[in-house]
Amino acid sequence: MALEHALLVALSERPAAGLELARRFDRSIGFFWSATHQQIYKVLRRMEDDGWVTAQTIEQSGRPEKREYTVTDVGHKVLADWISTTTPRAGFRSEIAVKMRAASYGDRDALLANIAELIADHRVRQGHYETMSARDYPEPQQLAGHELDTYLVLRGGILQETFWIAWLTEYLEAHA
Amino acid sequence: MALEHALLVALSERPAAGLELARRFDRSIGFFWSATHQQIYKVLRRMEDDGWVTAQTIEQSGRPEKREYTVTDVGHKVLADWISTTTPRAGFRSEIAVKMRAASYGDRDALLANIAELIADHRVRQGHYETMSARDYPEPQQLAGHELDTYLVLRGGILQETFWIAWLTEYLEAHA
DNA sequence: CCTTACATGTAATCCGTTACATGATTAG
DNA sequence: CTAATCATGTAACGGATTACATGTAAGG
Repeated sequence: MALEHALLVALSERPAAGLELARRFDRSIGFFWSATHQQIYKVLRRMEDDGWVTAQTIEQSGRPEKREYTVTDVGHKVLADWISTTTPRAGFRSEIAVKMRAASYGDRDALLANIAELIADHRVRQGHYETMSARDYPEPQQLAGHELDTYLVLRGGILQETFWIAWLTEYLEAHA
Repeated sequence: MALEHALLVALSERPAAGLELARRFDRSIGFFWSATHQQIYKVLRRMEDDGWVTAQTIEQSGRPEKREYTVTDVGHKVLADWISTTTPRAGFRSEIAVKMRAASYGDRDALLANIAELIADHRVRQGHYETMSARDYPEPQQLAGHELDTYLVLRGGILQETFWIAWLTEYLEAHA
């Protein structure tokens, strides 16, 4: 029950149509709350029915029409209320953790190869985040308000990748 | 599509009935793959239908009967095959990250209070893991095989909590 | 007497993924 | 000529949560 709210955040930052939101999700918020376009369309319709957003149909030359969504006063209130409700600690789910524990019941070398790949993946992703951070927030100390928030969320991505690299590396080295 | 496999791991370690599995999940594997008893019962039935496990009804004096499940040869093969398939990088989903980004559209102080609570939560949980680690694995260097695996998964829990504490604290301090 | 623990389940609902569909335009 | 891009969607399915149901026995 939070894709709605993630969409309200994205649309508060800037009104957009479904596909554009899907693309934006792939680049920023989606790092922490992924969603496919199908799901986004479905949820946007429901949000419109509930009066959280309004849609404006925009004609485009040589392209299909798009429906651009804007957050209503109701939507802004829903978002503000949601921010004030307490979020409980998130449950952590990891398939690779289950496999780590299961390694003695299967091919450990295959698992170690899988883990080595994952480490490489996480390094790439961490590099990606760091590039974004250096490019978009060269002077973090100067930031405030919404910009400071987006920066700190990106920092979370970097720290999260650091965690993965550390843990997976520890597993690899213990079995080296 | 992995609760089945988590159950195969748990049942490979030791045969058990549904409720006992639910309890075990709350204490060990469940830290990384949570499940309610309802769901566990449903999945166990399906696994039995598929021949991955067999059930033995056990009468108990003064208590309801229980169905104890054991992994079959087929089940062991399914588990081994699954371990050899590659697991992709897990998508990270965080409601609090969405709220961090949304803070300027609502009551930031309420969010900061929420985050302070979360930090306390994560500290408690980290302490819990560390106690388990010190108690069950006093000499990690000596470990091998399945025990080493369970230790390293627990280490993952500790590192994960470290990540949360670091990130949330960074957010708090940036807004202090 | 009331509550908790034991033990297994059904039903409703929700959230999300995957596959498929349409139809026009632009790039190679 | 083919593939990709823009833009919006439907349909089917599966995983998971929440609420509810049953019945016995021990503990306070």
